[in-house]
Amino acid sequence: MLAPDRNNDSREGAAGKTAIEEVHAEIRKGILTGLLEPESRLRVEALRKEYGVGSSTVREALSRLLIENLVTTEGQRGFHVAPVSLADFRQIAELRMLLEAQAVTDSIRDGDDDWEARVVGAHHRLAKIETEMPGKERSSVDEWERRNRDFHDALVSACGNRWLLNFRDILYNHSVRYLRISVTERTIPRDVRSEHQAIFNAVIDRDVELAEKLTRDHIWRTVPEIEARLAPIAAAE
Amino acid sequence: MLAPDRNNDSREGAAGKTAIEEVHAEIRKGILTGLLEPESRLRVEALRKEYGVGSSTVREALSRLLIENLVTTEGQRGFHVAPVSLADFRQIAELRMLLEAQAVTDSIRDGDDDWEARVVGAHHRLAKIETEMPGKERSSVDEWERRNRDFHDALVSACGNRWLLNFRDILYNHSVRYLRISVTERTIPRDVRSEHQAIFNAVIDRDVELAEKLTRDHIWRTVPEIEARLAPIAAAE
DNA sequence: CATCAGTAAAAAAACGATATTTAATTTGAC
DNA sequence: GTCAAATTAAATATCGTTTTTTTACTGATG
Repeated sequence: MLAPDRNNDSREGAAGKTAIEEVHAEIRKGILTGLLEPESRLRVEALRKEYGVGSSTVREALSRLLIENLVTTEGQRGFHVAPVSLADFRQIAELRMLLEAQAVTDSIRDGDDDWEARVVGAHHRLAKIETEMPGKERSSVDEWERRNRDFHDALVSACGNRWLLNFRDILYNHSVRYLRISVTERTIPRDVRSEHQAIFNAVIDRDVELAEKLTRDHIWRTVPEIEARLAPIAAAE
Repeated sequence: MLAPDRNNDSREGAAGKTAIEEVHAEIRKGILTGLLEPESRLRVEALRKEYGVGSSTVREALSRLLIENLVTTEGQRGFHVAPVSLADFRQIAELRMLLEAQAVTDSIRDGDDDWEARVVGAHHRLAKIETEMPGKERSSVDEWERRNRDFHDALVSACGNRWLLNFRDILYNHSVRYLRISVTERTIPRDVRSEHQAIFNAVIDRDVELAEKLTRDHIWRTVPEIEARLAPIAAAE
C-alpha cells in the first residue's frame, strides 16, 4: 500500500499531529537517511500521491524543510534535496566546533546538579553500548546513534542560549546526514569511546579549557573521515 | 486601495518574482519594522484579502518566515509574529558576538585586495553620512541603516563559511528589529562613528585580536540600549 | 549540422471551496 | 451565582482544480 492511512490515529502518541507535520517528518527522515538523494527533485505531484494528501500540504511541508536547509527552492522550478559537498561539510564542521565549544563552556559555567546528573546518565548509557558493542547489527548502530546524540545534547543542555542550541542542532543533523550518506557500512566510528570518556572527564572536572579543546578535536576528526569517503563518490560521476 | 495589483509588472526590476515571494517580502518588512506587533496573530484570511492572493499562497509565505524565526506556529492555532524579550535579545547579542568575531577573523585571514577595497569603500560611505549627518529626517536614518549594514557586511565578506554568514545574517536582522521596535525616535545611536572608525583601522591593519575585541564591544553596547527602552515597554502591560 | 522558433507535455504556483479544529458564547443544571 | 456541557462562530488546515511557467521535443531554416 502506497498511501498509509494517516487518519488511522489508533496509535498512542501521535495525538493531534497535523498532516503537514507528518509529511514533513517523513520527507525529513528520507533526506537525513540518504534515501532521498542530494539534489534530487522533490515533485509535489508525486509526493502528493505517495502520502495521499493535497498539493499545498506537500508544498507547506517542503517549505518547512527550508528552515533546516534540508531542501532548496528557487524561483519557479520547484524543490530539491539539499546538495552535499566537501566544502560544505568542512564549513559545517568548523561552525560546529565554534558553537559546540561555546555551548559546552556555557554549560560548565552554569550547569547545576541536575545537569551533571543528566551528563553522567547519558554518558553511562553511551559508554555501555560502546564497550559491549556487538557492532554489526543495524539496530545497535541506530541505538548507538541515539545515545551518542543524547550524550552530546546533555553536555550542552545547561546552555541557556536558545539560538545557539537551535543552530547547533541544525548543524548536528546535517553532520549526521553526511555520515549516513558517505559511510556505507555503518559502524561505530574510530576510537570514539575514549574521546567521549575524555570529554566526560573534563566536563565533570569543570575544566573549561580542556573540554573546549577536546570538543573541537572530536568534531574535527569527522572531516578526514568524510573526505576519504565522499571524495571518491563525487569523483565517480 | 487595499489590494495593490501585483500583476502590474510594469515596474522594471521585479521580474519573475513569485506571488509567495512578494507576500513573504511584504509581511517580512512589516515584522522587521515593528508595524506588525510581536506575538500578534497573522490571520490567513485577512492577509489573503489584503494582498489579493489565495490562502495557501499566504500560508506558504508565512511558512518561509519560519526560516528566519520571524514568525512562530504551533499545532492547529495559526501563525504569530515572533515574540520579543530582553532575555532573547541578550542571547542574540551574545551569539552575534561569537559569530561576527569569527567571521571578521576569517575575513582578515583570507581577505584579498578586492575585499579590502570593499571595506574601504563601504566605510567611506558610512563615515560620510555619520559626520555630516543632518540627523533628524526619516530618509537619512534609513540611508544610515543601509550603509551601516553594508559596512558590516563588507567586513565579513571574505569569510567563506556560508553557514556562518547565513546565521549571522538572521541574527543581524533580529537585532535591527529590536532596535526599531524599542527605539522610538530613530537617530544614529550613541558615538557609533568612532567605533566604526576603530574597527575599520584594526581590520585594515590586519590586527585580528583588536578587531575581534572591538567587534564584540560594538555589539555588546547595544544591550544596555535595548534594556533601557524595552524594559519599560514590557513593564507597562 | 547546428541553431532557432514553435509546439506539446510536464510541473510548479496559485486559487478558492470544503472539512476540521479551536475558541467563544449560550444554555442548563446544581 | 458558578460551573459544565452544548451550541455557535471563527479560524485553521486540507484538498483538488485551474492557471501559469518551465522543460522537452520537433521540425524548419541558414
